[in-house]
Amino acid sequence: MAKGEHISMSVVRRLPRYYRFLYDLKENGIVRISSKELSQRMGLTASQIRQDLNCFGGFGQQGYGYIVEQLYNEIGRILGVDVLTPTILLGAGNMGRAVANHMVFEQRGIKLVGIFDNSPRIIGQRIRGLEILPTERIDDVCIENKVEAAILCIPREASSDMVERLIALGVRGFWNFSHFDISLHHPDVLVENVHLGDSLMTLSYKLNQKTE
Amino acid sequence: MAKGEHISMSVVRRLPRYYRFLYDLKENGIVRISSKELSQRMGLTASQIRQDLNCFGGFGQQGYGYIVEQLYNEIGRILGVDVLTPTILLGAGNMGRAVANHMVFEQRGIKLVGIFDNSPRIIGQRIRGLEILPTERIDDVCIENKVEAAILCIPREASSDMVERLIALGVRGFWNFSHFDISLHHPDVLVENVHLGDSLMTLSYKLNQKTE
DNA sequence: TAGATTGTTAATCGATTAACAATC
DNA sequence: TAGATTGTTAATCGATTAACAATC
Repeated sequence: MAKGEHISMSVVRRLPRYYRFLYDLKENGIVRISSKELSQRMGLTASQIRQDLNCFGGFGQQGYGYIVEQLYNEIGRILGVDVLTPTILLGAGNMGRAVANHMVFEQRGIKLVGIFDNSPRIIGQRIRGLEILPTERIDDVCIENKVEAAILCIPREASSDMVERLIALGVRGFWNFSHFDISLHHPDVLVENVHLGDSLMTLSYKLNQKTE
Repeated sequence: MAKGEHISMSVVRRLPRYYRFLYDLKENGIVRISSKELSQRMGLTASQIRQDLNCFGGFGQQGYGYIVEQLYNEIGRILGVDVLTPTILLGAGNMGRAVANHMVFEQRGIKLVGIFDNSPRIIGQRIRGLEILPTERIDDVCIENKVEAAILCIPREASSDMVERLIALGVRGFWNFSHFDISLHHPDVLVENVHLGDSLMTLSYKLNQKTE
């Protein structure tokens, strides 16, 4: 079913948005949609949508369009939301707690199995049923749960050593909120960066452009 | 000094990262850097760095390189970090609180002047000296402070009406954590989206790829 | 001056859009 | 069948990399 070709990140990054729009269509009882109709709703070209979807194989029917529910399921499968990766969260400060509380992990292919922090003030608290553990316990939890991914909500200074330790424990993917450049030191590791500061500065740039 | 040409978003999105690297170099007492040296540290090509910087004018010196502090300041100026835009935060749930506590706004061209929420349980609490106000107060605060940007940490359902209201009050830029598609309804408004769910699904995709 | 490194033009690569034959 | 819409190829556009003359 898959085409086996290399899929570019430009395409992959559009998939979650398709997934959201298809979910809404599904919820609204819409069964069928054409690339033209979807393109108008999403503000894309129909051509791009067909090109994107064809990276993974022909989900559509000529002369008819795409079946919403089927397409939704296929994209979910491509994104890997039905395979839960055991994951730990490092750092239960403001950002770590927000992420832990806020994110619907199970619908995004992630299973949170541990939360860790250094601060005695925080250790022992619970977030969504998970007790915040001291960092000494990382090794146990990783081995026991076959942890493969980690969410990094710790300061940059602490990140370097932590990344080394986690990779040694078998972690191969990071959701990185810190400013530590993981890929620079480990080109082989899978990294998805969330640099909120960078994003905010980009907004600043835009705000200052339009004025001129 | 500026070249007046249109700068592509691909370039702009790299600027905050340059800015961070230059800050570190500066802190480490490094005065001069060549595009080659910087490219090795950042994992880019020297060609790209020179191409990027030249969008804004010639900051370098042939045969010598770039003066770290000068380049740092120039990029900061381009990003607009020295012009503080009065900004409010909508929604003081987990994500809103994390953002309010965590982000160094003043160094990124943003001045937070108000935090708003609906929940009586939260209203009256303080974050970094700012009292969380009921949403009825938005109009006062926006007018009084000439608010131009808003951080959207509210559920999607509430976003549509809120965006309308804020635009009417003169807000022209959004840092959007909600899943509401602002640009789709207001193509003229400046939007920087932070879709954490999308980002996490992209990590899921990567985790599932490498396995195969 | 000689060496180094930029600014800038040209070449390449990749992503998006347009076009249309295939086919439901 | 006729109309609609996909899958796919070709054309265009934009971004990155390479090359090199300009110059500090």
